[in-house]
Amino acid sequence: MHIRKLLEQRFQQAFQQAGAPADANPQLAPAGRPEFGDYQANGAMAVAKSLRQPPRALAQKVVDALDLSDIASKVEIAGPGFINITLHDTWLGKRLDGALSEAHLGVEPAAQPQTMVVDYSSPNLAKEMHVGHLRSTIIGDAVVRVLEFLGHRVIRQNHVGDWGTQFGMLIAYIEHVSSGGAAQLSLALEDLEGFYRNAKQKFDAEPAFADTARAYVVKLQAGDAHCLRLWQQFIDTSMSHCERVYERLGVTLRRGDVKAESAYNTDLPWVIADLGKQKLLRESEGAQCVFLDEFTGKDGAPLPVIVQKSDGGYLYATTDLAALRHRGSELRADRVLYFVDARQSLHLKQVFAVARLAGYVPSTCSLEHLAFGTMMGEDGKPFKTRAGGTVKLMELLDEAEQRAYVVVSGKNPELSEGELRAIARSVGVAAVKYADLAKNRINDYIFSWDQMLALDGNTAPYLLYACARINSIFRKGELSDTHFTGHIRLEHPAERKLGLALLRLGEVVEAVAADCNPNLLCSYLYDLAGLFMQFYEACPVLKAEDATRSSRLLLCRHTAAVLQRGLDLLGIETIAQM
RNA sequence: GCGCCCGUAGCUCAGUUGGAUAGAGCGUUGGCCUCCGGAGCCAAAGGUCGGACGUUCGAAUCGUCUCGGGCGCGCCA
Repeated sequence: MHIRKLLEQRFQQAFQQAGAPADANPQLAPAGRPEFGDYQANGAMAVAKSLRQPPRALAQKVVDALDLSDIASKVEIAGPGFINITLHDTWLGKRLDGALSEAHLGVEPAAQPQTMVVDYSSPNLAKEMHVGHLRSTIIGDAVVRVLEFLGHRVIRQNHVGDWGTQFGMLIAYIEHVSSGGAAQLSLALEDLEGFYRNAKQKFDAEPAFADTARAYVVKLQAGDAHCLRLWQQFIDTSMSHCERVYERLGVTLRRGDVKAESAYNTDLPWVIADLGKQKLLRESEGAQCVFLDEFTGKDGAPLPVIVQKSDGGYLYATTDLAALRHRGSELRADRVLYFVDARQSLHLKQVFAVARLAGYVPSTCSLEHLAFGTMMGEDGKPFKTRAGGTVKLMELLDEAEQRAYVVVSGKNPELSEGELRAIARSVGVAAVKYADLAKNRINDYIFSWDQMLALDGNTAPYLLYACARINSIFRKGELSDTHFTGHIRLEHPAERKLGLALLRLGEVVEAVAADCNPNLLCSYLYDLAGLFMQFYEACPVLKAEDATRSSRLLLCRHTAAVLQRGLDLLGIETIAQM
């Protein structure tokens, strides 16, 4: 159990003995200032109010009832009724010894593991992956890793777009190119983006081709074998491209996590029929709609959720409903998380509302849209290439590696070319991912090479450097595992601060799991790296003697482990040197 | 017109869900090398938290209004 939870339990008991209701929240938090100790309980003021008692008097009763003698060296009341707790140095040392001996670094699995369905990445397979897919992919993957680390059952759902109207056009174009032979086709498919562009061009220029394309959409949806075969060929090529991107990004999505739009194809008529049976449908201008009172449009009239077009075709709302039913009723999710652009928030609200109304998800199932803002260039406008096109992820990563190479080789020219290349590969990807993860999801995000590759501040290079620096201590000391013995003793203030921070990993990871905000973990790791630098500055490690030396070595080792684990949870790999 | 999101140091961003004197990095200024990686550490300066009113012991955080910016709003996804 992490420290805050432990204190919470002790305080809850004490609050009850002091006359507070059973559900009173002691409001435990890390201390806001060093002079307030290590943790503070802020709940006395609120509870005193509901009990109509003077807050300081209640705080005193709580402290009287509280028994922290085994873990705290000081408990005092301050200000209007804050209760400040200072923990025993020796107790902290023992906690650290214990945490260090575990693979999970003292983080306990969730008491009640849940089933989490996580919808992220979900690119459209008609084109190459581009920057628009980056945030969902990176943030979603980090949250997935955190949830799994806490022992939850995570079901990834890569809801790729493989079934829109563009696919008729692409199939027709495949057929056109194949007339030049199989080799011609595989060559053409190597450049997916170019393939799409050429198909579109032909579509716009040649009415006959456009007619064929439109006819193929219908044939495809009717299950025509020829069209399906061509379609499958295209999908396979495009999926392989996505997998190369995932591989390079270090994203955990695999082929088995794909649950494409087309997978719900046969459910769509059922959804319409079922909504009809439940009297939720109303026809409007020829389309089948669900009207919800809580959503109104331009003239104040209820806004429809169109689930079937007047021509009988289905829309993405229909597919999303089918997906929600699958996730809620078949996968039995406790939480369904959508890492989707903020611009889709109305759409998702509507779909969630319809799904609940129709009973497609249990009422206990939490549906969450984890929205994120748009990626902007440094000019504050949507991030584009110089020519104004969308930035492909592969090209973005190429540039990241090149720029990382320049930075790393400039700072550490004695490394070999091979080492530099390998380091640049890691640093480049890490910089791109970390810059995204470190920011609050909901704001638009300004993409800046200089900032993400900076060696100072809350960046991947700074954290990777901190890891490398710790490693170099071990290298320099020529230490093997047998050297890491003894116990951690927190004597110097810098050691104490570092040790206390190391014990907070569990609190932070739980907060990330609750809010799906990986930036909390980034801030924590950055703070931790800063505390380590301060410790390292103030406390000689290799030059220290006996028990102090082994204690400090253990602190270094634990810091390295927490940094490495934390970065791993963010989907970022660490490197031995840089 | 209606709805959602955002306004925090010159710039880029935090702020643990209502807690004590609002924090980092960059940039600016000034310190620290008998140093285990100085890619570091310490310190200074920089703020009416867009504005107003309200809720209460207490507001960057909650409510109402207002100004500014972004996005969305019937058969694309």
